[in-house]
Amino acid sequence: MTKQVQFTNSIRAWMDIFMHRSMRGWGRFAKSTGLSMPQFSVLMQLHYRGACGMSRISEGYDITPAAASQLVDKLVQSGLIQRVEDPVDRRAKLLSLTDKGSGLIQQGMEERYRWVDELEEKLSVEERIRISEALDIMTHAAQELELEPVHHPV
Amino acid sequence: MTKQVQFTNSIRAWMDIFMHRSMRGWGRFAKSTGLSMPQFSVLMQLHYRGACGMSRISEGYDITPAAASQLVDKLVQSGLIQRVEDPVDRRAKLLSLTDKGSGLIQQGMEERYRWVDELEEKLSVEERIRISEALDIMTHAAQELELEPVHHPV
DNA sequence: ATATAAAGTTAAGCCTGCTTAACTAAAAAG
DNA sequence: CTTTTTAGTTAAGCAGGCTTAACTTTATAT
Repeated sequence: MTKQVQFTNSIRAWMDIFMHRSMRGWGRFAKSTGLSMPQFSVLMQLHYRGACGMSRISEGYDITPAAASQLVDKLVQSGLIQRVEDPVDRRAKLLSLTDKGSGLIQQGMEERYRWVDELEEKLSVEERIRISEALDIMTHAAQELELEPVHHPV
Repeated sequence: MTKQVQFTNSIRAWMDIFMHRSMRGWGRFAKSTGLSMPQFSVLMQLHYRGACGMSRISEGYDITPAAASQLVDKLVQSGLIQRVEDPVDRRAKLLSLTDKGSGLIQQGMEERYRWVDELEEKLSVEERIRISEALDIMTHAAQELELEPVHHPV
């Protein structure tokens, strides 16, 4: 097995396990909060990409502005999102997480982290160090990739 | 910074980036196939956990048997799932992916892999080897964890 | 053999998300 | 200054997911 193939295999095996775990985890968490997946996803987007206008929500999830408006409206009424007028462009709105919304996402994160904490317990000190270093490299590379122009919009 | 904390930081940073990417990716992919998230999730469960009965679907997503039945029904009609009588217990049904359903999930996987392929290009050969080894350790640990009795059902 | 439990299905009804269409208000273009 | 474009909202209507309730069929218990 070439090194090339080995890398590919290793990362795909890890992705498979990890994606499945985290998807299920988030799904269950969203359900436990009483939010629908679309609602929850909007909170996630605001958490990761920061405050934005309605248009970015509708683009982000490929839904009409009308749908985005209605979706956001419920989250505003639930006190999870703030919707204020953009002082620069008064047509636009600025959407951001409230403390409550932010806390909710954070709580979801903690539950997701719990799994890898258990995982960590299965590892020796040396293994932890090696993994830590490896992941830092990947994270760094991923951040670089994030900044580049997107060739394959996924 | 202690090694303990360093590991935790490294893995959380990686999780953050990776979870967000893959969640968005799967969401968009599901949408592109015309399937709803619940429908898509059922396919995912069958892919990862293998064939099962209706009851496991309803337990897995914490929905009523009625809901599961209706959900599965649409997937059967779309030709993505096979629903046959369980020969051992004729009350039960055996659900499994058809080739079409299996191929659809596979296609989604490929798209998810594409991102890490780009990531790989940013790495040196030595980095790839180190990462490959580290991920193998994690995958192995995760598989062990999977087999143990679940303490924190997530 | 009869009673009970378990696995699924079907139907009615509710809620949500989404779309289209018609609209308001503000910014940009001419 | 008028026209057009952009950002977002509101309302009507459809489709999907979910629940409860009533039901069928098969397995298990007594």
